[in-house]
Amino acid sequence: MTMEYTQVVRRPAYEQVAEQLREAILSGALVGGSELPSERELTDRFGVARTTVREALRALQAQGLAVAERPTSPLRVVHAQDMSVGPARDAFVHLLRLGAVPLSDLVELRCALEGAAVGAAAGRRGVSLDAARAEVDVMRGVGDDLRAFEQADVRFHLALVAASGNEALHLVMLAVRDPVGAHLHASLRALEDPVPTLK
Amino acid sequence: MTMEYTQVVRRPAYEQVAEQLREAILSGALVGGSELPSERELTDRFGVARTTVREALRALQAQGLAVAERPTSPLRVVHAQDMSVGPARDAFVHLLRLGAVPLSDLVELRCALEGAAVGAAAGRRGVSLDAARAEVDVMRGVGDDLRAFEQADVRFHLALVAASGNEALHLVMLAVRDPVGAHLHASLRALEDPVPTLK
DNA sequence: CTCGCACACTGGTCTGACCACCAGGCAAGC
DNA sequence: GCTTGCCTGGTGGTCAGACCAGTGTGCGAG
Repeated sequence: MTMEYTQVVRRPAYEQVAEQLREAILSGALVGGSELPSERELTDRFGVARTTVREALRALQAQGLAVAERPTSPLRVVHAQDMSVGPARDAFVHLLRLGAVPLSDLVELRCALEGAAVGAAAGRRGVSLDAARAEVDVMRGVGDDLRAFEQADVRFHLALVAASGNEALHLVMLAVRDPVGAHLHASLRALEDPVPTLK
Repeated sequence: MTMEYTQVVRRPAYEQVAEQLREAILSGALVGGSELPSERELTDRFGVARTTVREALRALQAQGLAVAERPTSPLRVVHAQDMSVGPARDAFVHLLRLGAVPLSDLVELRCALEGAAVGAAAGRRGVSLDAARAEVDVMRGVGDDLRAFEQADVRFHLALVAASGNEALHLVMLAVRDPVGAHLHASLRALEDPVPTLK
C-alpha cells in the first residue's frame, strides 16, 4: 500500500508556551485582570528555561493579551474591555505605513462605518447625537484653521459610532482614526511647507 | 518658582530594540522580503545581549512585521501585500473570544462593509460581480444544508468586497470572516447537539 | 562532473548568575 | 499610638557563555 506521509512539524518551544497561555486567556481559564504566574513558576510548569518563557510572554504582550502596568511589575491578563483598541489599531497603522492600503480606501471605509453608525443609532432609543452635532458646529466655526477642522472632524466620526452602540464599528473607527489622522497631518505639513524636509 | 517634575520613564531594552526595528521596517529602511540581520549581529549593533534581541524579535513576529518561512531560518521583513490579514484578524478573533464585541455587532459591521463595497464596485468600470452572483445561486440551491449555505455566504461577502477594489474593505472583511465563521459554527454545533460538551 | 564531507553559519535552548525594584514585616525611634 | 527606616524575599530585566540541530557552501576525492 502507499503510505501516507505527513509533513514533519517542528515548532519552537516558546511558540508552544505562547499558544498554551493564549488559549488559557481566551478560554477564560486565566481571568482578565488577574496576574499571570511569575516567569519562574511558568518555567517550572512548562519545563522550559526562563528565556523561553520570556519569549512567549513578549509575543502575548505584543498581541495585547497580557499587559504590564509598570515595567518590572508582573504581567496581568488583559481585561476584555481594555483589549479593544491596541493591537487592531497597530495593525492598521502598520498596513498604512507599509503602503498596503491607500489612504483613500481608508477614508471610504470610514464613510461606510459612519453610514452604518447613523442607521444603527437611529434604531436605538434614548440615543443622543448631541455630541456629534456639537462637532459639526465646531467645524462650521473654525474658518481656515485646517487643523482644528480636522480634529473636530475626527471627534465627529467617533461620536457617531459611539452613539450607534456598536462595539465593532467603534473599534474599527478607532483603529482607522490614527492612521488617517497621521496621513492628513503629513499632507497638511506638506502644503504649508512646500520644501519637503529631506533627510 | 515651582519646579516642573516629569514622570521618570524606564523602558526595557527589548522594547527599545523592538521599537527601532519596527521603525526601520515601517519606514522602509529594511526592505520588505529581505532578511533581517542575524541575531548575533543585532546583538553587536544594539549593544545588548542576545536574549534581549530575541525578545524584541518575538514581539515583531507577533505583530506580523517579521516572518519566518521555516522555523530555524532567518526572519524576513514582511512584504507589504502579505502583511494584510494576519495580525488584524487575530485581533478580531481575540476580541470576540474575550466577549468584548458581541457577534451581532460584527455581523452589522459586515453589512456596512458590503453596502459600501457594492457602492464602490458600481462606480468602477470593468468590474465583474459574477463571482458574487455565483455564490448567490449556490445559496439558493443548497436547501437545508446550513454549512454549505454558510460557506457560500462567506464567499459571497468576500467576492463583493474584492470587486470593490477597496483594500481596506477587503482587509476588514477578511479579518471579520474567521471570527464570525467560528461563532456560527459553534452555534450550529450547539443546535445539532443539544447537550453541551461540558468539560 | 558528481558525490560527500567538513566547516561556518543560522536560530533554538539552557544554565546560572547579577541587578533594580517593590512590597511586606518588623523593630527602633518619636 | 504612629512614624521611620531597614532587611528580606520575590519580581522582572539583563547578561555572558555554552551547546545543539539544522542548513548552505565550497572544496577536494572519486
